[in-house]
Amino acid sequence: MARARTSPRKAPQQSRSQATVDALLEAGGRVLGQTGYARASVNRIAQTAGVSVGSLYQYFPTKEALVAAVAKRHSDRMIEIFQRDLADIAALPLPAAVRAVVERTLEAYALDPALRRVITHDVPQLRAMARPREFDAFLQEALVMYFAYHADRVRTANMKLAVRILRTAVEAIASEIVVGDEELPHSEELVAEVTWLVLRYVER
Amino acid sequence: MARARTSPRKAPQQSRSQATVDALLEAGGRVLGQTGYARASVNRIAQTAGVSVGSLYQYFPTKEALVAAVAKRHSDRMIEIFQRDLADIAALPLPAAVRAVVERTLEAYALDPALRRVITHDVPQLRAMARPREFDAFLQEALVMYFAYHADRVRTANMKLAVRILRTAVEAIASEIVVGDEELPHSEELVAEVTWLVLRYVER
Amino acid sequence: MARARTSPRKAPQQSRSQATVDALLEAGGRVLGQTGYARASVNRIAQTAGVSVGSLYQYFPTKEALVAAVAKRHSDRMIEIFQRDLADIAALPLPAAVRAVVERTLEAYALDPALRRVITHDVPQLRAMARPREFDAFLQEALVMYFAYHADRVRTANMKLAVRILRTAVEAIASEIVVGDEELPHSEELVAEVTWLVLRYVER
Amino acid sequence: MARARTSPRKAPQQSRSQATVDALLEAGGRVLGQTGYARASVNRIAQTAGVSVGSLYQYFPTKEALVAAVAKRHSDRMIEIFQRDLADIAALPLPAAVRAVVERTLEAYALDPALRRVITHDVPQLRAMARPREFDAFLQEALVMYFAYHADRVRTANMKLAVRILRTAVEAIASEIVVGDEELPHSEELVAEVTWLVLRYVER
DNA sequence: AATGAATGAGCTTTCATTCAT
DNA sequence: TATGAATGAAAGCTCATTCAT
Repeated sequence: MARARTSPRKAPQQSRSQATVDALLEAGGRVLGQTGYARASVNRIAQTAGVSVGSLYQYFPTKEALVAAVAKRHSDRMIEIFQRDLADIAALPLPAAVRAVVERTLEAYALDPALRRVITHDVPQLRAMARPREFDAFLQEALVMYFAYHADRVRTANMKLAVRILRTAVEAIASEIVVGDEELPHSEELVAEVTWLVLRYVER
Repeated sequence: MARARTSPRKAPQQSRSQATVDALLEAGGRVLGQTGYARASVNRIAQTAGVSVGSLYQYFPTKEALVAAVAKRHSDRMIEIFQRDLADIAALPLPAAVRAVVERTLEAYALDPALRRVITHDVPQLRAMARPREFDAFLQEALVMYFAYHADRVRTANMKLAVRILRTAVEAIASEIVVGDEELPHSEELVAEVTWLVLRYVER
Repeated sequence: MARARTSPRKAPQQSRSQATVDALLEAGGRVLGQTGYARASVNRIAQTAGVSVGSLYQYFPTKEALVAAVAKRHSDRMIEIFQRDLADIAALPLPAAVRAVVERTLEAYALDPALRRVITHDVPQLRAMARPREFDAFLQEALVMYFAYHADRVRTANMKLAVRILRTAVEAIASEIVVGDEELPHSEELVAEVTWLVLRYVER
Repeated sequence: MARARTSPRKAPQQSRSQATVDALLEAGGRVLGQTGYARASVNRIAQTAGVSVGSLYQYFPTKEALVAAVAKRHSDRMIEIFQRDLADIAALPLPAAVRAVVERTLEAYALDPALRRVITHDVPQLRAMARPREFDAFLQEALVMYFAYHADRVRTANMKLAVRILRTAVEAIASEIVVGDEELPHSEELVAEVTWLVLRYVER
């Protein structure tokens, strides 16, 4: 009865519903990314989705719930990009592995960086919702494990803080630079520099 | 008529006016930091300043102008903290200098991080206003010059990108960690790690 | 097109339809009584009835029509309770007869008083629909006739006004007190007092 | 801080404000009485008052608070009518006193009976608000005291229930009949009948 | 016949801004 | 100059009703 107001209202049962939900998530992501949270009114989102407000509220009990769903979807996609062929990386030597991780990270953050920024910064109290931070948490875990495995070549003192610093740094670089620059993110130059930053930081 | 709508409406010339403006900026900073942009209504700010809305609009043509002034004031204070005794640093050897810069940067970002976050992330459209970025620009300049001076020990290829990466990284670390943690920002540990990050990155 | 919008849309002819209509009336009564008119949405009623909104509109052209049907059903049941063995009463001496009528009246009003209250007070415009007043009209008639029959012991001047006053009084007592109190309505005390009120009022 | 949301927001300080508040209460009473609670939208009330919605919310934090204020105002006026020269009545003999009380009661209920009905019946959960019942409570007290004083001629067993029954009866008669009929309420006929009802009921 | 997805007018409430005093 | 009452567009959200399936 006292359902959490940030979880979706009901699961769509017909294919028409699914299309509506998809359109809403798509439109939600676009409008949020383009206008920011404050100006992303539910009416505007519904209109962009080619759907009425009523339909929006049929599936999401509040604006916040819709935003949460948009955030989750985006986070899932980032994780998906990051994880593609991830197993192969573990076998690589450290420098190559770090480079590969940096590439994937940049690529993941390059997926709709405007939306990413809005989700992480612009949304007021995405309450009780670890959702959008999911990718961050995932990355933190993965990195700590990986570095622990390479403990022979990597400084292990204060690993948690070190990874937090690294992750914060790379995330900021990825999103800031990705937002400001068109070509840079995919440039060999940027990858090389960030790889260098990470490698030199973690090496004993 | 074509007055820029984000510049103060008029320069206060009497001391009473100055006091009013100060109270408004002070209140603006406090309310913004505590409640975020969306809930920081212009009435609330005026009330906190002990002044009527009418008076507020005597000095600031729009809410945005007031927020811009608050942002500028905060940026100025960060620069002031950062610059204190800055000349002395130039003479230090690289590691000590980097460490000193890191310390100051963390200190500067620790000045009202809540307000900082609101200004940089929460305020719509202010982003394009350059104002709050003033400190960042200042830092970029200073670092490029400093590293250029130490060209013998520092990788100079692609210096602009390198400094941008570094600055982005340190700024993110400073603000993210400063916001999330009470003790960490002032800890020897954090300073040491960030200094290490920077030094290893820039060294040839 | 010029169909009366408060009459049922069609008479259900199959038993399945009848079951659906019954479920809707039942659910309508329950939801109305529990939540009041404003919060008794048509979707909620349909859901409670285990039926789709579409089906509801198959049998009732508007929400108002459904509510009217619910009201009629409730009124019918009140009349049914009141009339049970009514013929036997006519033969009783005045005091016993009045007492019996009072008992039945209280009993009739005790049938779902929450719903009764909503129907008589909470429903906008339904007031003019006469339907829920049916029981009142019935009672008025019955009392006038009964008292006329006992004209020897009863004041007959202005009988219509007197009965109207009496009926209003007893109805109000029944519904107000029934709603507010759990035990009182069925208490000997209340019956005795109301009987006394009526008897003393009508006696010459 | 956690001000009750049903109390007025602020006291008007200028005469202009007072006029606005008065207009709102006046319009609120009129619109409520004419259309019932559900259709009495704040916009409609504001419009009827010749004022903007914003102004309404300057003085009343919610629709409920406005309605509460309207209810209180109406209750106060009823009490005022009822109490006028009330002291003189205490000295009268029982029949004259009862008659006077009946007259005043009918008169009080005749003051805007439509509004009275909406307030007592139509407003959903006038929460935590004994306000509109104030007149009822006042009347109950007054009657118990008066009858206790005349204990020699009045049945005193179960006085509280008796007065509750009486009050309910007279209130219902007053409001029901007042609503339905134009002349009746002020007629000698009605006063005589109701006085008779009360007197015969309470006399030993 | 029955379903339930879709609609959109209408609701209460907020807040940047203006202007008579 | 300073005040604060007044404005009204726009926000999030609900719900009676329709109609394609």
